[in-house]
Amino acid sequence: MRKPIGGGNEPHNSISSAKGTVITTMKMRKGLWSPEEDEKLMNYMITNGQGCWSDIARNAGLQRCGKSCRLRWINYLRPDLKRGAFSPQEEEVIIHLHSLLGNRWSQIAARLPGRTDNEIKNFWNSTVKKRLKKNTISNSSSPNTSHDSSSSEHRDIMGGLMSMHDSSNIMAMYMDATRRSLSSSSLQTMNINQLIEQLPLTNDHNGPNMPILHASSYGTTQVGMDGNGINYNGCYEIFGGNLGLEDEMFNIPPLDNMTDNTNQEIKCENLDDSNSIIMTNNMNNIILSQCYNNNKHKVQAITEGFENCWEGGDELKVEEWDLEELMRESSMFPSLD
DNA sequence: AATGAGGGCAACCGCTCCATT
DNA sequence: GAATGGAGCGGTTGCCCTCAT
Repeated sequence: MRKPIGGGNEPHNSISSAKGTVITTMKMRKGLWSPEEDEKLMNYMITNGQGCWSDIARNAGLQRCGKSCRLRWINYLRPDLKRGAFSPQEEEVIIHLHSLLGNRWSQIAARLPGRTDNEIKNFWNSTVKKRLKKNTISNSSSPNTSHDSSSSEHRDIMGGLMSMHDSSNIMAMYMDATRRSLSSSSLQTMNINQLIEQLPLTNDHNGPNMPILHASSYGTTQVGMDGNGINYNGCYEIFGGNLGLEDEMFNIPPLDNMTDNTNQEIKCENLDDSNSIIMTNNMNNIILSQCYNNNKHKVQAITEGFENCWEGGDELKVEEWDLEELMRESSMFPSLD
């Protein structure tokens, strides 16, 4: 464990508010979080749930800024975080999503259960880029003619990783989806929102490996395009597993080499309220209760020794995608044919 | 056993976006 | 419409650990 930076007796800061009143505040601590700080924040979140982060920092008795608290919660204290190394499948997902989304780490993280954007970013910058470097060196005899450095980067990485793992699973699915989507004439009207919705989406704030149950997607489980396009039709096939919504029984996709909360079975029950769902994860005893209310849903996670309640529910926002860029991005994948 | 280099990771910084006043 | 504050995101930094020498 790293030593937390800073001592307990911090000097005070005085700041002037907009109205001219002087507010005396404790100087904000920086650096590593101590176990005591973690406990304070955790206890506060358990008791009060998520709210205004600056209020949380203040009310929890932490000499931290709201941003710091938010970061600590999201990247470390959140109960649904998955720890441990990335599985090969996760690597492949990251690489492919990065090829589609670029450095939009939060959007990539939204599709990897229990992973944070920071984690993925670090993973990319350390592990994947390292491989790229290796490949670039080994391929130096055959200069890349591409003028798009990111494209060559992706090709290199993909080549390096695909040789390491069996690439026939998700990559095939993704590439196939991409290719087929692109071949469809309806692509002309397709934006990135639609394309990305074809990819398995998870929610950072759900439990470990929880399938996404956005209000919008739960009611209509059809994903993708009609006719020539992709249509998962209520069954997401992720990592070789499946996610059947129709019978409300979710088989969480197995991930090789994953940590212990894989291969779980989650049971969903409809409550009297048609918009409410209880999800039971039989591995971690996590129950998720989602109550949708005007596009706002409340997620309650109860696990061993932990109970948390917070509000979320904003749809994942994905910006519009430049079609040409998308075409360019997708064309750099090796054909499976 | 000592030490230096490199890697991994946690956290901060600066910026943008959005909602509210 | 401008100002303000909060939230979120991506880039970057710096500390600690591991491993090779």
